[in-house]
Amino acid sequence: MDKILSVLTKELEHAFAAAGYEPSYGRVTVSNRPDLCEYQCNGAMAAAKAYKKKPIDIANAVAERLAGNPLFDEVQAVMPGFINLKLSPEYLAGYLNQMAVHPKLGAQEAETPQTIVIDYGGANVAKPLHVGHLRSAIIGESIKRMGRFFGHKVIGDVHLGDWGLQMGLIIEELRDRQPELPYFQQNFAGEYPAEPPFTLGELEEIYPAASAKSKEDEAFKERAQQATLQLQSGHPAYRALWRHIMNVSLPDLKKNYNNLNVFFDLWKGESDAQPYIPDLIEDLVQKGLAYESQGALVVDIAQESDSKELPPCIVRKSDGAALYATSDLATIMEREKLYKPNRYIYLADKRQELHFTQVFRVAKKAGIVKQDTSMAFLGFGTMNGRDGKPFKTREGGVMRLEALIGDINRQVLSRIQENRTVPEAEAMETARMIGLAALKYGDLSNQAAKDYVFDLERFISFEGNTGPYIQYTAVRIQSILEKYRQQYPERKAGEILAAASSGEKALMLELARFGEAMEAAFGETAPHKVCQYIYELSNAFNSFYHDTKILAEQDESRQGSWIALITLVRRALGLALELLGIEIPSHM
RNA sequence: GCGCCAGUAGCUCAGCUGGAUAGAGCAACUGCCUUCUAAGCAGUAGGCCAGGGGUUCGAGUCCCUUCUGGCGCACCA
Repeated sequence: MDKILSVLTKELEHAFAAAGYEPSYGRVTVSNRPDLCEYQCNGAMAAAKAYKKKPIDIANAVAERLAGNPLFDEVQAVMPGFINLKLSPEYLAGYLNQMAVHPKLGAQEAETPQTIVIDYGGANVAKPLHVGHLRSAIIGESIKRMGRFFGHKVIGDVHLGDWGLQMGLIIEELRDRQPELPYFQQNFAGEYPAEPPFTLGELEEIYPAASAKSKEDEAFKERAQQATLQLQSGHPAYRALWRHIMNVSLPDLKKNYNNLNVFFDLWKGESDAQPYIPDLIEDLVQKGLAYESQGALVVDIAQESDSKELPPCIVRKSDGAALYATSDLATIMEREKLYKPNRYIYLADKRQELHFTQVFRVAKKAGIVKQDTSMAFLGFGTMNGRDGKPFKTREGGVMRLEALIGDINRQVLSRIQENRTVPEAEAMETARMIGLAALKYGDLSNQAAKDYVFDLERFISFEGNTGPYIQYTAVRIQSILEKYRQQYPERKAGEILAAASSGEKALMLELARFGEAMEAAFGETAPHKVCQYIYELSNAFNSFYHDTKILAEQDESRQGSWIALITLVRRALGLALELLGIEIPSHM
């Protein structure tokens, strides 16, 4: 089915053509003056210039052509040249009835489905997830879900940081702590132990310690770099240690992402790209793109259109080791081989923009990806505390994700128990869903590229434009539908009838926008547009809810219409929240 | 120094690719619960869209410029 704006635009285009003007001026948009009209077309003013006529004359001529059109209740040409439109209530009701039998409520799947690789998450092995990982995970997850909603084949890859200097740091720190381990014996010939020489807790402590040490101790840092290179070159003892690190760390990472309702199709990491590196380097050298500079191997990425000189991309360090760009390029080679994506989307902190510009340009220049493959970097801003500075624990440390979620859940739980008495287990589950909604919606409702203030108090106060408010709206609808089924088990939801009040019509108009809103959100990879839409839909519903007593309605067909209408609202909220990775509790 | 991003109500944020009177939510103040969940609804008040120039019928939106803040500029990821 067509989106409502497309339908209306088509009508206006015909009217423009019939009045003797270029049809493309007929673009219809949602009104920005709801007091005057529901939809509007500003094409007459644009056309005025081209045809050297007064805009109002054109608007009048077009409006005349629309007189009697069954889609519209009112068509008005207004100074200086607006064409104001009001939809016929019958047409609107009919449109919603079509939506009701459409699996995606009028949102159209892409005509040519694409294969999209989305690289998000970016967890580092051996380091616990912290709030810095939150944005990548939840924004990426949302975009992945939107892509699938529109029929694309979307492959989400966590792309673990499992191969860089951090591994060397851990190895050397471990050597300092436990030099007696077989991994550090020169002539060790036996089998390396199957049991890891550390627990998860120890591992999580080892890395920060090593990282801090490397900043003060030059010699230590050099040893770590050496160990990194040796690991990359296949040193058996270090490979064995590396496997232990992975085995200890991965289950924990998976558990944490599961708790966020973030699911990856691929748990690949930088290490998986390792086999492609020799070919990559050889290819770059052979094509004459890579050359040696100050001991390192680099590729120029400058383009004429650049407003400043961009530094070349380093693909091999002077000590021979691979680094960030190397593994990202090699990863692209692997993805091309395995998935041949039409499109890449990377989610990372916006400070990494230069790095991705470099990688994308090398990938295109070297022909690793086709010229028409879209490679996008979606940089997101920092999550700040209420003081406007990067979010920290009260003690000033990095806040672990588990701690943050635990905190939120506790506070939500106590809030639930203030008001109602519910069984403990159910309250816990509800608190989990609400807490996660507060967290995700608080993040997703902001433009990704901007920094935002994470204010726990505000997010769990459940007022205004928050996840819990949307959930609450959905729960209210569920409650009515449940009672309706109990009270009138023999009745079914009916046809949606023409709106009986302005509040009802406003709600219907919001609903009709569903497809448009979702498409715009995905088109701009902007989850905050989904938030904005469901917030407006929720407002329209709550207003309608307030002055319409559905269960008390005597007119059975009117009541059936309302039931069908709110069922549709519930579905729209459900689908949209699903795209954000937010669940709806059965009760609140 | 060069470059990128941002600056909208006291606070946190929208603003649909240039349209009419710039919108929400917090916080403040008024009303509304014997009736489908008041985590709600209705309302009042709050603005030189950082400053200055332009482009045109029309600018928060486009161009130039100044100021302020954040970030990035080759062997970390």
